[in-house]
Amino acid sequence: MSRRPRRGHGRPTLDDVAQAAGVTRITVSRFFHSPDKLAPETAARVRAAVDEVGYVPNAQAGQLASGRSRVVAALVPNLGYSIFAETIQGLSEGLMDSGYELMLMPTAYSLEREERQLRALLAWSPSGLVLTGRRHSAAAEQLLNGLREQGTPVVEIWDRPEAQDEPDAPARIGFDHREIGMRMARHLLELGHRHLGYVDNPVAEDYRARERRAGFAAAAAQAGARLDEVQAPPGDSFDSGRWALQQLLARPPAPSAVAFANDLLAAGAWVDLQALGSSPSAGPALLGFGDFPISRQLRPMLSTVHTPNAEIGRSAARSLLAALQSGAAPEGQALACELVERGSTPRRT
Amino acid sequence: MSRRPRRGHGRPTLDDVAQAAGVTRITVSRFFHSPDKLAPETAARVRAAVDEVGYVPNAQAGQLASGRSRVVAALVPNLGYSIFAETIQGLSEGLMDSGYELMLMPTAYSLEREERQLRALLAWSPSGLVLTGRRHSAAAEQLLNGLREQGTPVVEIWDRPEAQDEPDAPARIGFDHREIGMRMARHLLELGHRHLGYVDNPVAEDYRARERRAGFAAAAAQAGARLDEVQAPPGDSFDSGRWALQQLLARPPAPSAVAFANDLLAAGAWVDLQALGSSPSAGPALLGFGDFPISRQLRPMLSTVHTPNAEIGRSAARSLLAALQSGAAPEGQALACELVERGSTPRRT
DNA sequence: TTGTAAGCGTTATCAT
DNA sequence: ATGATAACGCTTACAA
Repeated sequence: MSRRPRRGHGRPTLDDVAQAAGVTRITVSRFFHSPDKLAPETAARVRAAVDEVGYVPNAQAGQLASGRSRVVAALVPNLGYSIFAETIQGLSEGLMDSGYELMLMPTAYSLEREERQLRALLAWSPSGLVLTGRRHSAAAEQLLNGLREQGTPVVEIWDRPEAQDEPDAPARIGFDHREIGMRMARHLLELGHRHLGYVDNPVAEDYRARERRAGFAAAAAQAGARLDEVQAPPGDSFDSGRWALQQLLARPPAPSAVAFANDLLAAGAWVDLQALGSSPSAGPALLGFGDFPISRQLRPMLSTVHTPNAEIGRSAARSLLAALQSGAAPEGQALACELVERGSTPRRT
Repeated sequence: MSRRPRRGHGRPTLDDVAQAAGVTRITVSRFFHSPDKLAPETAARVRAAVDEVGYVPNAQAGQLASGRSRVVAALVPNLGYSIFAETIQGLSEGLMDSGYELMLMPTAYSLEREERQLRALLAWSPSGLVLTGRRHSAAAEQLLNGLREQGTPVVEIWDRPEAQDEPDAPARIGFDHREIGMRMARHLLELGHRHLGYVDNPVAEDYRARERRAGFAAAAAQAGARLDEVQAPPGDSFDSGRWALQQLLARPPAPSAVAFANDLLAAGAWVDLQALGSSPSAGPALLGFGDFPISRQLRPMLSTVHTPNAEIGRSAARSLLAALQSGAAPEGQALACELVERGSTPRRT
């Protein structure tokens, strides 16, 4: 009985179920989307028929007909970086069982790459969008505006919430990197340091790292403190951090406290210092950023800034789902970072 | 001019482009999928029309018509775990610009959760599938067999390649965890240890960790060595590792070398040992698994097994894309792990 | 090289 | 509470 037509998956369709249940297509469709509109007895017959024929919905057909894609797309620089990995884990947990699926695209910190991914994404008509950071290429901005105008919720993560002076900004979930940079500097200043160092990360496109550095420098200048800055070279982060600290210490007078763009850089430097026999109270104080797991394992432990990695993702999921349900624009959220005082920044006496 | 019909996105369609170019739909479609079938002059007109109307393809419509989804789905236990994060990063790099998009679903090490995700996935008719590990629920196995029978390439990662005695197994990319466990034990035995310890991880569902442990135990037994085993408690890995090592050392005679299910557990224990003033040559030797970045930063550095995290993802992408192109079944691949001898397993004299 | 006709499997709209 | 009909935007098969 070659019932198979020449095209199609060969999978059972709504019509197959309908036939088995003695109803029509649309009733079966309602069984899935608004079951309460069916007579209980009809629902039971449909349920049985679904199991009998082994029906599996066709997402593409449903999406084409409804115009809703049930895809949430997330663009992040690099999934291998623990902070983003944890954010994505949080995001996917938040999306789980919501009926939305997560489509993931890495951008490698490149605005151009992000724009290309975004273009590819448009074909999917994503229901919602998660981007990293508030800066995009001009063309990408246009695409995003287009999406938002037609009602697609867009959330930017890992950046500061929208300010008064940017009323049309998308919802943002994260924190102000410049401010965190200032807090880092002020913390070291409060500990009595008057000559600071800053080790920036090597990724030129990571403007958020640059903002932390700028905030750090601004707070140092404000306090009249001296500041030496180094850009860490590309390559293994630990080695880069080590190298950068050596640079700072090589030309006296050396800073008495050094902050780093991330914990990996700081950890490399810290391990090196310890190995060279530097005592925490005599050598330079070190302050990291990100609170990577390693930082609690070094001895003394590394002082750092704790960032809400997973919470950013969960919050983005919540915001998106709420917007999707209400039809309103998604809401941003300021998430707090915590300066974690540990052994690498001892209080000077 | 209310040209808008009552349904639809309002986005330009192939017909809009066709009208602007003075051709028909199908010619525009061909412009995208087999441009060489167009007369150069026609192609130019179509190109101009595409830009003019700002055409963006509708992925759902194309997929419905063609029956091909251009979605590759990946199911992994947890994206926040660095090994899987790196694998997914590798996978998405490998898929980039291939025309396939990555859909990601976490399973939380639960076969039941995996099965549910798989069911949800079926609605999408994924072009290809990446699963973690070779064990699935019985129902999931059925679903997978169904997919494979209808030609969907399925690749299992992080597990040993298919053996002779499992001719129908899907392609696998990874390594044999039992064998690695044996190698770990043998390495310690070769260093002269006759009393070994093993600290297993607390995730009951992580059968691969269990296989490493079993391999370790088998090799120890084979050599007639004594073996003490502990299951680390849930919670912070470092603390768990610490606690587990203390258990092993608490009841003399204590093992002279201890292997761990992962580097985090080992690192916690190692840091503790160092802090207590144990000298590497006197205290127990420690061997981790996974070669996490932290392991190179501890002093002395932690000996461990290096796993090809990102390469597993890249290889999976290659295998899938090749299968998708050729129509043949995807190929598995054995990837090597390397036992990295470092300071935490000194050679006994 | 280009076009015509016929779906793909679902949901929206309007009836009953 | 259920159904008939018409999209949704694209690709396949077959013609010309």
